[in-house]
Amino acid sequence: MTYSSELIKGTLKTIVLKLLADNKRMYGYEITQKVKELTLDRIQITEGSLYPTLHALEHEKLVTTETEYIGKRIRKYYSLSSAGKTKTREKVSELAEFMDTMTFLLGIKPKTS
Amino acid sequence: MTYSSELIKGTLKTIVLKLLADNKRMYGYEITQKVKELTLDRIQITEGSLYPTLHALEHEKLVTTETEYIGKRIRKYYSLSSAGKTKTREKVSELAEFMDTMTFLLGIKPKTS
DNA sequence: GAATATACATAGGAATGCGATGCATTGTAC
DNA sequence: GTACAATGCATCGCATTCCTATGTATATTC
Repeated sequence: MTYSSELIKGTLKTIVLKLLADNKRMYGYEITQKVKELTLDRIQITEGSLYPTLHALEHEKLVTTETEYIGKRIRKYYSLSSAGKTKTREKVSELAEFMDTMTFLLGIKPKTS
Repeated sequence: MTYSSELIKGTLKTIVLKLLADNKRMYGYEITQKVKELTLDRIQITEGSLYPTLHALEHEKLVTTETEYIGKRIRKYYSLSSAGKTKTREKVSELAEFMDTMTFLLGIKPKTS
């Protein structure tokens, strides 16, 4: 089972930032696998959405990159910048609050209890 | 404070369906106000996004409509169809599971505790 | 009688993730 | 030893989805 992709919208950047916060540095393919693993295949981040996101984060100077060669194969590592760490905290707490509101709205766990 | 609109993406239809499930029948403007009220202004559903959504639900036969006149002003009520009720349960539980997964992923409340 | 709230609706655009595709290297199975 | 799967980078065009802006009209309040 995989979540319908519309739900991922708006959360992808936050997911990537959070993973980088927890793992110091990661490369693209590693991120896709880590998300699959952590969510037991429920969330699949495709490369077509991940790489544009990583490039956007780089452009916003929220991550820095270093390129390494593993044998002849290139590997591009992404790490949070100082601004990226701050942004991560903001995004994570915003998402947490949003989910709290949604939980209440959907009556999954009423606030008034 | 209002949530950045990207977060709403993918959840709007579910919110509308759930409100209709809880209130039997509602009209557009009423829905926007109810969401504002329930979320303490944190989620603002604009008419530009709501009406296309309602029309889409109607087209999918998940809701039925009845038009009434309040004085000379028209009012269009929306109610869940039988298929709509089923769909609502599906969408709500899918969103609940998704949020559970996200909560774990963001380390807000680890599953393993 | 002016402003605000109620109530419907659409058109155009921005954002964002997805599917498809492409290239190259490395490991594995037969 | 060679075919296939996995690893690893990346881009393009599409589809979806929501928002802003706009438009129309009535009801209410001051």
